Amino acid sequence: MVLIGKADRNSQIGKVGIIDRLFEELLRMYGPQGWWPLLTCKGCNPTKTGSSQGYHPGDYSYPQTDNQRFEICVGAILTQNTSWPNVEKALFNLAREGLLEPMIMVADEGKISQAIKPAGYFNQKTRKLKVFSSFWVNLKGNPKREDLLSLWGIGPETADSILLYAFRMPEFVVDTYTRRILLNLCLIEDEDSYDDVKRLLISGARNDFRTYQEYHALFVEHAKRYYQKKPYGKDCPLKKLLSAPEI
DNA sequence: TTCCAGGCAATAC
DNA sequence: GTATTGCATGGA
Repeated sequence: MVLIGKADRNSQIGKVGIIDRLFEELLRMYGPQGWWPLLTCKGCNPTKTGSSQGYHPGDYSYPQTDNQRFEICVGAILTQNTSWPNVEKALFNLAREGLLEPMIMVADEGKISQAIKPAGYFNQKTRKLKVFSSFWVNLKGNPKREDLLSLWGIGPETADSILLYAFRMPEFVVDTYTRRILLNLCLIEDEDSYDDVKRLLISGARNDFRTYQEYHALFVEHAKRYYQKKPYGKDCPLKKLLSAPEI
């Protein structure tokens, strides 16, 4: 029996153990999530909430084509401060117009804005997509994180999403939901930086892209259930895990 | 109606 | 340097 109390939360070693336990519990609760969602993905689970054609739980073979890789990058940019269903509408529109390709992104502008309108911030995001696609067409092999970060419109979360899901590199993605959960569980402080939180999460997970993908997706799934409305974390079952002994 | 969404860059202080 | 503001649509 492991009792995780407040004292443990104040030490780094205690936190690592807690993170590890959180992951275990989330996986038990929701099972493998199989991110990232793709428009074209054979055998995807079509019933998954918020997904056009569903996720691919337990299948870590995606992306399988350059087009899918590019689609993930576009999705990562479009989903900045935007709900996924809105992003899906935009992705559908882009695909329908034949715009979900790097070369065409470089050329056309008005059509891109029109297509991505549902995802919001369409003027900014059009520019971001053009900047990124220029980068993409000159890209050889996997991108470097610092190169992505140097692009206008790509911050730490978007860079890590691209590296983790499009290129299957072990970079943990820290998003609003993840922060919200960890903050609520008193495992981080409000002023902790992106990298602080990332380090903590990495310390509690196997250094493997599949693990990072799964855990990030699990945080989002959990947050959608318990951390979307205030008060955040109401009825969150993970709290029991941290304050009480295991049964 | 108000709040929030899988952020980021620009501007204000 | 840190804090605040602009970007924008759509669903709950």
